[in-house]
Amino acid sequence: MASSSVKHDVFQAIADPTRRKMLKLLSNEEMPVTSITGHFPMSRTAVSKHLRILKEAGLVKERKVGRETRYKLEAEPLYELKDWLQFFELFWENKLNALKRFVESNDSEN
Amino acid sequence: MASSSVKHDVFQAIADPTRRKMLKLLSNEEMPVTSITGHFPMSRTAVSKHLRILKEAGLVKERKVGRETRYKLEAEPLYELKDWLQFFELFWENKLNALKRFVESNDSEN
DNA sequence: ACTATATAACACCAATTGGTTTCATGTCAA
DNA sequence: TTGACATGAAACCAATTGGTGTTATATAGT
Repeated sequence: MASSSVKHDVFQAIADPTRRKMLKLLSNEEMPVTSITGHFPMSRTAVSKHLRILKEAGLVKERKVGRETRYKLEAEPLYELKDWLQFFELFWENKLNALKRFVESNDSEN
Repeated sequence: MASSSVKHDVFQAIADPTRRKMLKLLSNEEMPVTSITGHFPMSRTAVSKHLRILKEAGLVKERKVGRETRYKLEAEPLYELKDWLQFFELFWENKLNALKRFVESNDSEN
């Protein structure tokens, strides 16, 4: 259910450096939009839109607390990226380990 | 020297599903542009532009053979992605292994 | 009740993206 | 050397992206 009917996928979501920085920021602690904005040279509205894209990709969870909405990292969708990468490990290391890791896991499209 | 002065970075390059498919295709064998085009529902020129973006990210190598240019996967830049991902492994598995893997490698920005 | 705060939603804009067709160049084969 | 093939380069276009400012709504504090 993690990757169904998402407008933005994980690959797209992490393509932007601002969003990658946000993910690291939100890995430490849950934060409201205004606090997040303090870490970036852009308007709160822009930050909010980045957060929406991350949310669509399932990479952040939001929680309403009073008048603020707090965001937090949800790392699980990154698993898709890890799976994708695993295929290519074969090509930068010839170690038997990589081959073993690959054949004992299931492959995918793309 | 791998990641200096690139117009398109790895994260951007793999954001597009067509380019991800190309990388898998070119992992098996070196292929000229026309052959590659056969695998995609778009013009040869469009394929060529995707290949240029992959080349800028260092993800493919080209080799001129006669009148054709053959492309092949160059997986090494994907290492950056792996490094980036490694940080987040901490958050989807609490195993000591992940922590160990993290602390014994160097972290980076973004 | 009033005022300030937190956020989302909306309308707008310039730049980039992903595609197209056309043109130019280089190479192979006859 | 003439013609076909392989590719890159250029000009163009619609849609998306990443940003802005403004407006609307809900909640908190007094």
